[in-house]
Amino acid sequence: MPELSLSADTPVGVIERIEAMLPQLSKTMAKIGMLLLAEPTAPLEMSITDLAERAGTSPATVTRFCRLLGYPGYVQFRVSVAADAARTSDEERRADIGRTLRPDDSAQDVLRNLLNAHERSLRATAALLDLDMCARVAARIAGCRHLDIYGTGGSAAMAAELRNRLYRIGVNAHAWGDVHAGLASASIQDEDTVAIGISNSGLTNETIDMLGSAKESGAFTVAITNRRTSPLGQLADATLIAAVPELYLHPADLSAKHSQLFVLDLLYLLVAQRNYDATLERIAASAAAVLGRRRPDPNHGAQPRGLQQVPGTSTGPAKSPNSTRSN
Amino acid sequence: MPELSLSADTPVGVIERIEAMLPQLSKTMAKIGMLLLAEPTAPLEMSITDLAERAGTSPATVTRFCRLLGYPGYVQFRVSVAADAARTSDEERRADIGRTLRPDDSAQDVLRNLLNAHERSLRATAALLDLDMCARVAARIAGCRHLDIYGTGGSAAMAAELRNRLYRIGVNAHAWGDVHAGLASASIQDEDTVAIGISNSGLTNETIDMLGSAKESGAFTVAITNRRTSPLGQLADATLIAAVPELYLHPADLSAKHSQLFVLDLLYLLVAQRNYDATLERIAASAAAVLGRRRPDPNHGAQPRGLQQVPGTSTGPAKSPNSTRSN
DNA sequence: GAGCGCCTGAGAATACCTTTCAAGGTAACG
DNA sequence: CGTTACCTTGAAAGGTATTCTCAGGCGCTC
Repeated sequence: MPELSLSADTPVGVIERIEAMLPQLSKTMAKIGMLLLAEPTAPLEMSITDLAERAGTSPATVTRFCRLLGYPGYVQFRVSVAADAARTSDEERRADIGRTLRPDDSAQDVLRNLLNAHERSLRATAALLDLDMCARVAARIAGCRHLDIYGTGGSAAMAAELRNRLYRIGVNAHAWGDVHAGLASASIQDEDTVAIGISNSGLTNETIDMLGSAKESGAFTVAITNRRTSPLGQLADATLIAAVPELYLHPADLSAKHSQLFVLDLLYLLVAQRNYDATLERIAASAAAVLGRRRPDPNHGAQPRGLQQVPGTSTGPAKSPNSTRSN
Repeated sequence: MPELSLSADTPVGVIERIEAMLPQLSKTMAKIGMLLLAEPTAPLEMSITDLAERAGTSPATVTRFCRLLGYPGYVQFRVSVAADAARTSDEERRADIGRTLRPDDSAQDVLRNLLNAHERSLRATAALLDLDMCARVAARIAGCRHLDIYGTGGSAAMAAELRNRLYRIGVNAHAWGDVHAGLASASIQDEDTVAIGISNSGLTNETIDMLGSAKESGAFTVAITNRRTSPLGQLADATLIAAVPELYLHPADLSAKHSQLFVLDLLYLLVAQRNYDATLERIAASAAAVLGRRRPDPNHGAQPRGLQQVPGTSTGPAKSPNSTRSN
């Protein structure tokens, strides 16, 4: 069984970890988490006792909380918080996270919140990913004779996307969005198969069934889901978490797609890396094949992708080559 | 806010302070200072007792040392050291952005670069988006009688995704990934139709044809592409740019998907916003419909098993201050 | 050489953090 | 519907870390 809480040294901050874990936390733990999200620097000024009191809980629980996040104890947690605070000191961090769409938001508001939410969910996903596990999964994919990918509904597109990518670099992959076809495939797999089930909630019956069937056939099973504790996650031999800090965007799970895609990206790269040269060749070949279906590029060596002409984005920044203001 | 004897909280780092004070220090104090100059991160891993021993002195003196530097005590000193370390190591880290995948990259490297690349491309997309145009497109979508969405290859999934979302909130949308079916649909549209063509390169013949046909039929045409100057972008009445600023990751245009998705997100939200209450109802309804296909959630308010046990730190209950392996 | 003052370390005192343990609650099971 | 098993939590014990106190040491001055 893989390690269950966070690995200690991911390239992202404490806040992201908390966000990533929040959905999985118990009520009391969540209280601590919320407090820290509201006041990320609290641990720097307060002792564990103060913090516990502030969160309406006990020091013992705070210690456990730190452990969950992957730190040996409160002291190390505090150090990490300090490091984080230094990095992001005066950022817009506390802008208005966790807001839902409101009818009177301006387009700019919507855009800003959306960007914020996505960035955070990507970071959370990165924070929560078990890299060792990813590497192991990639190794198995690279070495397997066949790869089955299951996903229905919205996740069907994800499954297909992963299939497309991996197939292009030489993995014998199939994606199944239909239960019947998927079950048929799952039932004829063996130990040389890797099976991946994609479901955001991890509760989708169809996907669970397909992955379960593949497991019965002896395949090495991988779940890509939002929650390790979901049925799908429990079922699989390896679970990769695409974290969606649920509270962000009310209307729909927009971030879920991004997080899932992110995990797929990583998986793809890790597999590609294992056979680097061959991969480059294959990609070049398949790109060439698609070229025939394309118009010739009108401005070939010219300036890159129309970056220069900035549209009438109200505040015409002109001037600045990258108007990526950090607001 | 503890204002203390010496330089209270100057913007300079701990190291600088020590260097500045070194000449004025007594022999024992200097020993501590030297040690810290040699190993600036020592306080993060060691207790005050360890540090004192290491410097050949006593804890009491280390406390005095911290006071001399302007901190209330060792704990605050440690926090400051952590912040310092984060700042400096962060600068080193920024070095290799925009890198391509290399065969000898560790999984962590890959993850970090991937995260970096995606964040940048999302920001770039957000910065380059013409918000007025988005709002106008959203208005037309909200008011149209029919919406056709075209995309082939990898963009077919995007088209379907957008269709799914908008359909759920009451837009009469169709997605076409097949040229023939798509052309058939495009040819029977009229002025009350909005047509969206999705193609990253903007060079895909099929998509250009479909969108062109829709335009001939009188539809309001929208292009979602990487480049305004591409044939698809030139053709459309409105062009929304999903920016992929650089070729971060050689093997494939991973970022493109994220950027496109981001534009779709925004479009969706803007449309949803135009009919806020009805949208919420519809979403609730369609979510409920899917619920029937799901397992009941295994752990509703409770805490998943196994989370409590601490990971690889293994049996070592506390004690070991650095299970935080640095690599 | 005696007195004075500053610096230092040992140990006491305190604050802090972690662990243990038992109670309370919830889900699974008969 | 009761029972069991398990999970989570807080209280309190236990141990560690940090700070405080105080006496001794060293150098300086007179």
